[in-house]
Amino acid sequence: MSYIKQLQNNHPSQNNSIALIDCNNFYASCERIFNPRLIGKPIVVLSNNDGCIITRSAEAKELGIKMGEPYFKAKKIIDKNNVKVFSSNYSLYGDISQRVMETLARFASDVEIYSIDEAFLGLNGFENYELSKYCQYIRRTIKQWVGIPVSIGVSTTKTLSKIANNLAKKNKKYDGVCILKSWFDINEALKLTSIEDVWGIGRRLSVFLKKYKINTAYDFTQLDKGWIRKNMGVVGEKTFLELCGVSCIKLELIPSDKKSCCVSRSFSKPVEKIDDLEESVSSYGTRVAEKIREEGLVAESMSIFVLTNYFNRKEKQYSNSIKLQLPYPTNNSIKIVKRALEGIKKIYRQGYRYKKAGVILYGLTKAKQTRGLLDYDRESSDSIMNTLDRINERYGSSTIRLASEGVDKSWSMRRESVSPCYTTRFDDLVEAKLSL
DNA sequence: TCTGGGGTCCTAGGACCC
DNA sequence: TCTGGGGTCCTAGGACCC
Repeated sequence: MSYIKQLQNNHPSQNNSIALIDCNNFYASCERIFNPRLIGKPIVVLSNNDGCIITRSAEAKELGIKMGEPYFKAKKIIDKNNVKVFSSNYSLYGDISQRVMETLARFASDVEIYSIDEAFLGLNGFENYELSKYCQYIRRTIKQWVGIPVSIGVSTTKTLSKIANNLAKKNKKYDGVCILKSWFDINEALKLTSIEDVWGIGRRLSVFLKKYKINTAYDFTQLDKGWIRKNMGVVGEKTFLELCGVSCIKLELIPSDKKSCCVSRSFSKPVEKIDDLEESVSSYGTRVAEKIREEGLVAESMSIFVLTNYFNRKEKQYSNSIKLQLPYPTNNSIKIVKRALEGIKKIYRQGYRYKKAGVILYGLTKAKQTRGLLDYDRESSDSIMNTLDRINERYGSSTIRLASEGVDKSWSMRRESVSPCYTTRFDDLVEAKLSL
């Protein structure tokens, strides 16, 4: 008898209810709030550097535009069908996300913000009928208050509520809310779900599983637990148990502190000179230090990396990274950039066309908890950084910056079709109104 | 011409120790 | 001739997520 059958026999009913709320085509929906004429029209949103398509409205999906497709490859369909294109505007999306999450928090005490457009809610204590009505109420409220359409999937484990959510999105009959609580409904849903659509089964594992004729989530639940453990490790085993209704991944109600923090960008055009790489690494180092200061963290060590364009097979390739220890845990931009510049000199090789560089900080800890003997200048460092941050917040980022960041930044990323920051920048809003 | 960015967790294997 | 073995810790790289 398969493991799932045993479980189903032993536990005929389960009361745990986890809801996954997922914003539909989130970035595209954000753009539509401020541009309602685009409702019903095809939209795509591009990744940084206007490289790939990372969000498509339903209409754009229907045109056959693929997720993750390079913009230049899809340009033909886009132009022909008059698809509206946006560069990504993360300050706008982040702000809308916050409004969605604040609204959600009114509906449950247990909320885990999982990503910019998803949250898990603990919804125990509802009868199924009431649960469905409650979820519809959540949907209506988010639409009314924030203007974002969402889908809701509810089941007994996180992995199953992901599956419920997918069904709610795909199948109109659910009207945006799919609840999977009975074993019958769960099994039917598992049969309808391709193995590659299971949360935790990525590209490589789905190819591996398909070799064994495991094509659906249901097929996967019929496997032997020991075989999964042996071939797919503890992660595979957790996914298996979750699909069988055994909750292994708990709600994380308190967001944990970051362990690493990275800033990296592709260049708008290939970079060859070390001067330009130094400028970029200075900018990324500054930005990443700013980011950890916002969260009250300090870093123990860091690494920097560079790479050439691996899509371009004709050119010779080079990639390298170097790990650098900081003298003591710090979030001081000047110290971090100084280290980064030492690193770039070591890994730079002449004669390559570089595509991307980045700075990563590791060993992050709360600034308050780390105070060593060596950082005798902590007070003055903190007060300089604090002043810097306040000026840049007030007068715009990079108002005060390190000389090593450069001035014209010819390498900096492309962002040709960006919408105004309607909710976070006053001058953008004025500009948007004038252009109407 | 043009192919994103930022995270987490797990694991295999090397270094080191007794 | 014959060259231990087991435990722990660390790290780089891989796989996954959105």
